[in-house]
Amino acid sequence: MTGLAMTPHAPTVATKQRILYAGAELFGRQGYAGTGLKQVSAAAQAPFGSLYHHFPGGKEDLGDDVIRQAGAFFLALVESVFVAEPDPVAGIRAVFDGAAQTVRSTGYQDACPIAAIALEVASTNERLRVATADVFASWIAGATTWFAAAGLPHARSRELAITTIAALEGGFLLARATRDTTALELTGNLIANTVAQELAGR
Amino acid sequence: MTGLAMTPHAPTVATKQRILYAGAELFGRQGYAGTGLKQVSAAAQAPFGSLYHHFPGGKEDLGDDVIRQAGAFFLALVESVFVAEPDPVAGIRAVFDGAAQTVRSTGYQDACPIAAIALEVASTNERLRVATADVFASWIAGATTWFAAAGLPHARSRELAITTIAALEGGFLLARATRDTTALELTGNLIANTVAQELAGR
DNA sequence: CTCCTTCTAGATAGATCGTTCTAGCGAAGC
DNA sequence: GCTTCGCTAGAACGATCTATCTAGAAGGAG
Repeated sequence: MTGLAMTPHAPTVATKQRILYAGAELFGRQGYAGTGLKQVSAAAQAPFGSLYHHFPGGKEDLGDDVIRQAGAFFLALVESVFVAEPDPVAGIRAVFDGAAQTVRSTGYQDACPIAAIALEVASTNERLRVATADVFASWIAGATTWFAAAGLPHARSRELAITTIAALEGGFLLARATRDTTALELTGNLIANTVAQELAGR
Repeated sequence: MTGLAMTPHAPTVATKQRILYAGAELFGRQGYAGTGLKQVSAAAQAPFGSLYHHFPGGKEDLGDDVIRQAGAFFLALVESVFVAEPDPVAGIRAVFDGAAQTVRSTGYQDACPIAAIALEVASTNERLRVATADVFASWIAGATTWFAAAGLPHARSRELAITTIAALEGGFLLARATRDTTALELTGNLIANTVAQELAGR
């Protein structure tokens, strides 16, 4: 409270971050219920006690933070791809192709970081369900902004944004289950072509 | 072996079916790891011992059967909607609208019966992953047949089929997480419009 | 130096998990 | 009538789960 130096000793903040990172990876790959806290602390190379120090509410606190942090990270990642590409249609293709590339290069383990959690908690844990809903809302808001900036009407931009996120999630799901990124590439094509058509004035 | 009467006494086959049904409902809503076998037997009103009698391999046997039975049931359900509607575009709309209706009427609990399982087991249980992949392949094959029967080239029919299943899955996922079937309706519109365009000769 | 807060470290507890085991019931077959 | 087989019934076991609890190490403040 006296000024700076809010960190008593160094490895603190790094430990919490390692736990969050390990939790995101494991929850995303194995689901929420399918991942134990012991496994998280081991993967994070953090002592078990540290987990409950940084997340006093236990697994649910960790889950909430993992969902929101992974959601923000993924949004930033897609945003960086999208803003680097001036043409929105090319941007969409780059996002879907990049997603397919990531899925393949991780051995079909990493796709959407919160999809598995979202389906598990939707009917069992209202707090975590709201967290996933908030993340999806932020992604939809981001995509709506991009489409609107490209010249589409706001209402239609929002519809396309929802459709795009749904197509991406569906592509992710089929890709992981079938070990084939064709679905991701096809949905990417469909969204890109649709946006191109609408930008060309129907 | 002597002829008919293969059933020692009556409730046998009904018990196994009740376990399968309860398992499908609970796995679909809470995921595979998030559902205990005690909970399944209780929901099925079946004694715990019966579960291991009918599924000697335990949870994995039950999971495999649940995935395949639920997959076949869902395929038959969609097929019945689709064949009742002569126009393929109207058929697609009917399927997506019916799906949205079901999701809403079950309080956003029941959507795709195997989506939650598929994401959980994709990287953790190869046998169950293959089961989900087989189910998705059967759905894609069914949809390919319908599009081809409507007059589209086979290769393009298959692409559209994969895209349709992905759109349906993505719509299901967003609907459950956000408690809003808008995504399902929008993806349904997109697929229906796309098929209509291609049938009209591009 | 001593106190104090932050974080590390892991043992421990109580509940629940999947699985196995034994016992008993009821109908069909010889 | 007695055996045999299919199925019901639930107790019991070891492992693992989440969560708690106590002890100690490391730096800043007085």
